[in-house]
Amino acid sequence: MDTQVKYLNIAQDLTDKIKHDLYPTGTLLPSEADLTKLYGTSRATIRKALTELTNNGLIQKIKGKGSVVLNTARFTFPISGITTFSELNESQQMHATTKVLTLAEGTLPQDIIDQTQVKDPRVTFVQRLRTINEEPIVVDEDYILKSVVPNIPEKVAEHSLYRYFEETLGLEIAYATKTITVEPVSDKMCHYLGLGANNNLAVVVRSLTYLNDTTFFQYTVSRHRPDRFKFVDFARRHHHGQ
Amino acid sequence: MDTQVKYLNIAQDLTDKIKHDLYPTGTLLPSEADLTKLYGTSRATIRKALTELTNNGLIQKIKGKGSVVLNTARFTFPISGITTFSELNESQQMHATTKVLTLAEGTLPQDIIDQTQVKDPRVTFVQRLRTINEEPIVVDEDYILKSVVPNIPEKVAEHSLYRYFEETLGLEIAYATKTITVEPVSDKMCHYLGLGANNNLAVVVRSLTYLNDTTFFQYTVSRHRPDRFKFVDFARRHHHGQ
DNA sequence: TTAATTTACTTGTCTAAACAAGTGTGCTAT
DNA sequence: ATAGCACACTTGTTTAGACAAGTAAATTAA
Repeated sequence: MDTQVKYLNIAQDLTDKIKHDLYPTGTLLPSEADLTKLYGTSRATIRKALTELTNNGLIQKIKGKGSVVLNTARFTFPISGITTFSELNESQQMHATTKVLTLAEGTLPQDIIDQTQVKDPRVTFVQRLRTINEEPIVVDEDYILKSVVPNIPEKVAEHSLYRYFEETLGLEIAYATKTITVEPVSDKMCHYLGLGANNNLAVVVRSLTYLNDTTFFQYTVSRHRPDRFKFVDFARRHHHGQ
Repeated sequence: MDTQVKYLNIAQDLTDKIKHDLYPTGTLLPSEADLTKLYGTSRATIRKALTELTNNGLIQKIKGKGSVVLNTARFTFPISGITTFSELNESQQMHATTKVLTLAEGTLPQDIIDQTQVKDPRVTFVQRLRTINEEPIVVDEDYILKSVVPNIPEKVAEHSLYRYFEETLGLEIAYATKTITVEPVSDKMCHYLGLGANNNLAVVVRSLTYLNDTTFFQYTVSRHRPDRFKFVDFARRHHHGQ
């Protein structure tokens, strides 16, 4: 009854069962033929569901053998994909806070205007300090196009921008390009992040986020305390033929 | 004539045409019906090919409209997925060298033995310094299980381990889990990487790599010069439904 | 006993067809 | 002129079936 879409429901159901150890790590899932009977559907639909699990690193399919459940316990920190601070916070057990440092109007940085060819560079600028267990972790700077999101209430900035975009405004966020680098940061930023004098390096994550219709709408620069930064990724090998 | 597999050939062909600007950024690909006629195949096969392009961040599909070619020019550094130094080197125009610092037998670190539950922890240990344009970039430390790869010739270590694994030994590398952190490193490592006295931080990428049959076979620790490290990622938003 | 073969079961690829649903154009009735 | 509607075209989901190819166990032949 969740999504209207059968294969996503099946994928979710299988995912839940794996997470709850109903299908333990190292064992085989029921065969596609069995799943077809179990869910009363076609094999193509089952295969679409299993493709989801494969993409999420939950199973490995072996031709002639079956679908092996992978060890996902060690792998509980899925920052791969687009996951936000709020979502991360809720999925873990942590005391997290968000402090809005700046909420103002402005324009997109020139290099991003060039990269995205955006016509109307007016943005809402949000600068926020995130802490976990009273410890400063990251300063996020968001530039959100006013042509897509006219204004952002202070209360929204204190909680989740994404929830506002998706649930309130009905925006459909599709994809993002990210770069991760390590760079020296200003004294002020060092102060926010609680960095000592002998170290002014932060991990800088820059994201360009796009909607379903390929319109660019958000540029984010996140500066992380280097000693609290951890990026976890699951990657499949694509056989770069020729 | 490449892969025997139709949808991968079509995906490769479309990818090439996009890269060569035959389908320019911002335009629509021919519709699935048209592509079906063009390639003389079924719509399901065309859709499988287009799914590949979607996963690789080359197109964005819009229901009712078509497949938009995304701007991939800015995005030439696909370190997402499992791409190796050698492959990266060949795809770019750079003068890269690899210097083998250590090639010896040993055992897997204890924490990795615990994580992977591996029975036979004997490994070949390879430590290599990579430079680009005479500049030290990264020190790679590979632990390769002897139960999978009995020995590694010096010449292989000087070039590409992956090519040896895949082309010579016929191993099928399937997936890897990676973590990226920033950590202080030893004086010796600072010396290798040419880091100044006021900065002993490096970007540390740890990978656990697995074969098609889910056997773990390689653990890698890469320590990068922070000022030369850049990780680029394309991420799609998965709707984490409840 | 050992080696080769058969057989059953598994996933991978491909086809043809139908219907749902979103987009955009152009026509029509107001 | 404008709002609403019909229609053509697009991608999304689902089904049923066929054959290829890898795995593993049982069977058969040496």
